Amino acid sequence: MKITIKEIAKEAGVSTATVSMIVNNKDKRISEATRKRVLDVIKKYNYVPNAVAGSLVTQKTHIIGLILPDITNPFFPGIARGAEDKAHESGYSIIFSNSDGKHELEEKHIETLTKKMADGIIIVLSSENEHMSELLKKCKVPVVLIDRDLSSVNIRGKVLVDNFKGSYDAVTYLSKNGYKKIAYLSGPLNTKTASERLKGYKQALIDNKLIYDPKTVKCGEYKIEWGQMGVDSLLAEKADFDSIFCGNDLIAVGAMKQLKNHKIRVPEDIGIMGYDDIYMSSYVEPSLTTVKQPIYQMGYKAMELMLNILKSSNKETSQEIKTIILDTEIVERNSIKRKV
Amino acid sequence: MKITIKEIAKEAGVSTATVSMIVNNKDKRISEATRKRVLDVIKKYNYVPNAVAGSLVTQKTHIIGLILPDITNPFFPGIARGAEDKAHESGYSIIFSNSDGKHELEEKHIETLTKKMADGIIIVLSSENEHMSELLKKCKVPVVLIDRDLSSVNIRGKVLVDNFKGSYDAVTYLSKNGYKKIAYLSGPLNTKTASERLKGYKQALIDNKLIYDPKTVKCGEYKIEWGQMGVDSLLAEKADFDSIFCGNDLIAVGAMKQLKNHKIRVPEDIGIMGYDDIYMSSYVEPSLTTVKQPIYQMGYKAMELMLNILKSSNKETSQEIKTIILDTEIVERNSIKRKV
DNA sequence: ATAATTTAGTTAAACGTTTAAACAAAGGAA
DNA sequence: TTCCTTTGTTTAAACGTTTAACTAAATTAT
Repeated sequence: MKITIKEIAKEAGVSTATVSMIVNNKDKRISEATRKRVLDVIKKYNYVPNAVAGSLVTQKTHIIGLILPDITNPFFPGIARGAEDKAHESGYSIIFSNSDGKHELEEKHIETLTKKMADGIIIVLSSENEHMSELLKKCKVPVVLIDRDLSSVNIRGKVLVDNFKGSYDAVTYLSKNGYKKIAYLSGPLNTKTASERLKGYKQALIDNKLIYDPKTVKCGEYKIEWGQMGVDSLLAEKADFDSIFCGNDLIAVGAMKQLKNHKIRVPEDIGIMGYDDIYMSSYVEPSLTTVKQPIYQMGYKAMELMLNILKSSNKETSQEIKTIILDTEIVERNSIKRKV
Repeated sequence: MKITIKEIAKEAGVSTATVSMIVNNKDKRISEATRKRVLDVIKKYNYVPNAVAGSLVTQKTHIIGLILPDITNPFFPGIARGAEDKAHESGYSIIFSNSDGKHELEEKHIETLTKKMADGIIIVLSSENEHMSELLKKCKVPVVLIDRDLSSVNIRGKVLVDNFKGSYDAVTYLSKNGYKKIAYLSGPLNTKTASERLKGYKQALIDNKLIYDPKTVKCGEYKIEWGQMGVDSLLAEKADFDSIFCGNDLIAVGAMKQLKNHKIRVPEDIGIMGYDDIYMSSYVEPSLTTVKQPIYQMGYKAMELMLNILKSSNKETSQEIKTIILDTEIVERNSIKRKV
């Protein structure tokens, strides 16, 4: 039989209130003697308080929902780890789920989290649209967004990366290294990340006095397969380019693989630049020059933000949206070679 | 203000019991008329039942704890995904946490899960030892183990892979391809996976009439860095080998990288074989020939097992340990080349 | 000596469900 | 008509905590 606070109280000859206060360190007014006595009984019976009963009265579960598109995509484990580390530091747990970028799944997960009374939800949105903003309106708890932007009620915090700048820097870097004809394999343009990166790409072309050739920019998905297809379509259309800037590292890996299939050498014939700096980017051949995103930090900061919001929302203060913008950084490896 | 079952009941002019039965589809005896009336009110107020209140009475949370060493290690996301997919199918949620292979963390997470009344715990143990078995004794809910074996009370299920056979097959495959001097870079031998793989390696050497040279087998960690160090130490000791079988893909990737640093070609000079078939193994150069573990399946099956145990434990039946052994499979890529 | 304050607790309601047991009304059998 | 079933619904206890409000005893102040 499971042992409850009542048994402990009876055995120690005190009320349940006393036990509760001792367990929760709200025992300013409890004498050392009874404190010790109760603690001994607790140890003796190996009593572990039932958090769900507690949650029912405090209306707090110390659970944060984390919704990601797909933990299997190398970009996300770092975020999950960052979030979990911070959560754990503060005595919170994470319920995590994969949305596959589908609205129905996002909706289902949000509903589940609401039922289970999660204290807050951190979500990496799949894309921005009406549906989503509609959906988030329904959900009663604070929401923090990571990576993909969106404005809606209930969103209390955001952790973003300056995608325009990251992309702008990358293209400038390519230009500085002597590349003149920079193709661009974009991610899906219905995501803000991709559209911002495209803007950065275009602006950098202008500022570096390079020409913008629409034939060399293609939009697809954030996947290896798209990198391969993108190269094929660039080649098929006989587009003129000396380098490819890729919407993310996965695309870059796919592009390099396909270039190799076509016996085109990287970086000798074509330079390749990625975005993200996922784990494998150091280990592909050639190793990938890329725009590093602070992936771990994104998760960590998002959780930190969430916990701060939760703390201050007791005082029912500011309803403003707290936004954290993190910086990118170019990491130089071997898929780019300075041209004379 | 949050809307509860009481408000719904009052508004619909019925008792809470009636609402509860309708919400949970236990409404065999409810007339269509009231059923519809209640459902309408529920929709009108957008009522979502509070699962933690429910959990308190049913003693079921529909939450399963998932403890992994590190979600950031490319081996684990697949497991997490498999487990989450199955859980979601059946209306369960996952609380996940990283142990970093440390007992104290495993212990803390188990305690948290106990407090939060998780219905069961799925865990990928870091290593086998007394501590662990001691720890699992304490925990009140069913435990399912993935990948790393251990015997203890409370363990109600296991999903394992035949490491001996996988390793045996790999070495045999190398032998069939003409390799005679197969070095082995092992993972940590305090894990059952590594010790089983070592046994398989040795047995395969015997059965293929190859010599076992202790100088060519080294034990380290399941990490890229160890692959690099391992190669260095092999080289430093002037060990005689024509191929390296690696304890996992990470080690193999590190080994290839270091071989390249030493201007030794793979597969021309040295053949490399890995274990796991993680995501990146197809994309390193050369792509890695490896022993594929059914990673996704391991997570999926473990959750399936867990849910079955939970179902049948109502009937308080069999206390036997259900064990599922999954099979490995060699996937041929380019880090091995048939020698004439 | 009496009143005021502090200390060390206790009491009991509340959190939002589920569910076994009870019950009233209606229909059918005798 | 009386009794038995069936149908549809209600009653009320239970789940295991937390916490505001209260109290009794001890101490301090006047």
